[in-house]
Amino acid sequence: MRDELRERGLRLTPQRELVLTAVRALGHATPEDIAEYIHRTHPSINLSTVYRNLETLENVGLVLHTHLGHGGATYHAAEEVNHLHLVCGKCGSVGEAPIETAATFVNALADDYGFKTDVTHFAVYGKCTKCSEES
Amino acid sequence: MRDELRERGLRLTPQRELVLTAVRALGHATPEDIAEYIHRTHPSINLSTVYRNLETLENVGLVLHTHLGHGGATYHAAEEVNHLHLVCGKCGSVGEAPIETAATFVNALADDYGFKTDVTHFAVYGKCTKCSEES
DNA sequence: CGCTAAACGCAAATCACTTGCAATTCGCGC
DNA sequence: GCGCGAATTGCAAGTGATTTGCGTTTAGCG
Ligand SMILES: [Mn+2]
Ligand SMILES: [Mn+2]
Ligand SMILES: [Zn+2]
Ligand SMILES: [Zn+2]
Repeated sequence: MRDELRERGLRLTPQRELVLTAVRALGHATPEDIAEYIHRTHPSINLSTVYRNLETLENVGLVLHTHLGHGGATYHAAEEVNHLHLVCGKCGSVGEAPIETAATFVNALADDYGFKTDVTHFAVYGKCTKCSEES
Repeated sequence: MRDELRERGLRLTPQRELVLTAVRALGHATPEDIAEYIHRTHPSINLSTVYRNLETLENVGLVLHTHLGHGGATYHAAEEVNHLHLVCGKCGSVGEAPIETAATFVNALADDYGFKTDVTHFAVYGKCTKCSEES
């Protein structure tokens, strides 16, 4: 981490480290979630510092964000984004599936449109098993 | 339209009709786009009325929204959502592809997870041909 | 025509970030 | 270790998008 940062003239501050730790601990976390988590041990960290560090860490490639719902983004540690998100529009549950599930789809888009798909950035939206049975 | 609404005790107001017309005319439109479009002929319609009617029309099933970028939603006429959106994260361009491109993917999720995918709600995110060549 | 509930316009409020700025602190150089 | 300048922080104010409260208007059924 230190090296990733120094290369670009960036510093490793305690706050920055805390944000990365929180992202790694939480998975699928909103900036607010992350701030709250850090506040438990370090109440003085500011929400704007969380936002700024998420941006920096994302530029450096240590974290990245995905969109799971209608609203804001959630953050992941970069190593850990190795699955699709299956979001149920009815109950809000977030399931996971291996990225390979999308392999033929991704290849089709690459072959037919030259489009290089990142299947993790947006969730896969739909209805989960439970909610399909009910209605 | 009138019938779809009456069934639920809803009214067909001029504003409501204008919103639907605008959505049909524009495709991929933000609430702001829609308000602006209507303002050209009916300057007095309020932005909050546009928001409220988009919600109502979506409940009734006449329009629906999709997420094309990091931010807010864009609205479509329901009949017209018969394609995938290919959003380039670099240049922001929005391409289209037939839904069938995702058929095997959708089937795999249904078979393996009982998950019923709506491939149009979120865009497909990635890098377009042009932007792949450059970098 | 009248009534009443639904819908409207308007202004204020909320939400999710973002930004300006003065004070602090990291990290390289001595 | 010490000093310095640039990067970073905390705080407060500012945005932009969407929502809500409320008094007024109006669609639609008698
Ligand atoms: Mn949505
Ligand atoms: Mn995004
Ligand atoms: Zn569900
Ligand atoms: Zn592009």
